[in-house]
Amino acid sequence: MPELPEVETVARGVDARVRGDKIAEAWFSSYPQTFKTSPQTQAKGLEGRTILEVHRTGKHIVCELASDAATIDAQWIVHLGMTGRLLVTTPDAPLAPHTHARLRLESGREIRFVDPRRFGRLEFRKLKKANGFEAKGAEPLSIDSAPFAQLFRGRKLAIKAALLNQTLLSGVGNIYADESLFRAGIRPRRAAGRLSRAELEKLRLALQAVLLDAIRLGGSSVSDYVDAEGVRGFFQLEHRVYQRAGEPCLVCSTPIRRIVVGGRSTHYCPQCQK
DNA sequence: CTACCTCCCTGGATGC
DNA sequence: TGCATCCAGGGAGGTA
Repeated sequence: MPELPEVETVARGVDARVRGDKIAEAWFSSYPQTFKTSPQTQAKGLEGRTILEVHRTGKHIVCELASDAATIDAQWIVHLGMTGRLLVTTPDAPLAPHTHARLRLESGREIRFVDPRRFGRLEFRKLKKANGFEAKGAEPLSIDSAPFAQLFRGRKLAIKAALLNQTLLSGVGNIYADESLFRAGIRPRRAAGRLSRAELEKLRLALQAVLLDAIRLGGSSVSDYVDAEGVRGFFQLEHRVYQRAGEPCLVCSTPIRRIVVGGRSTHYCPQCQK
């Protein structure tokens, strides 16, 4: 399940392979739930445009596009959802099942969007009066101490649920919420607004550290996540609580507990997290 | 506005 | 072995 580190890894990989390349032809499957803009509109907008840059915002991959000059006039926004993959391949590479988009590039490469569960979203956005894509929440990697604390002030919901709320922070998903709460020693069910300033700062630093560690290792390959080349990440080997229910805590050997918070499976150490 | 609920999807795991 | 059922989970959209 792609979260910030996985999306960052994919965006970097795609950027390195297609930056400056021109989209010769775009093909889309006919599953409407995959698309915010219609397949026809997307294909028409993409064809003939050059990819100036690919980067990550929250959990979204943003491709900056230009018609002719080096001026961005459109964006292709990709959200990987649960099982989405954005791959750069050769045109003759075998077509994976559930391939929903193929962008043939002038260099001969091809960008492919594959998404079995179809929770992913693709959007084409022309930048005229419309602004460029902006995440709804704050960027976890760069948010400072005071604004981070402000996000949770007065909130009664569980800190785990607050971390997952994309309108507060953009990019944190189930894995890194659990892992950062473990590193910060905070129980996932604590009311967000009841955490002390010191605890919130510990959480912010833990979150940023765990995200950077994960980016360094190419993300976590649970489910079927792979990077732009189809290579798996390695951060799943570093998970201390996520999907380790019943296994001993790596710090104190207490069995890791699994509960449900905000409708999501949640893992924590009852001894280390208060 | 906040907090919570349901739904969308498929494939891997589980149950009989 | 085979078939049916369960369930994960990000985010949109709806409701109290």
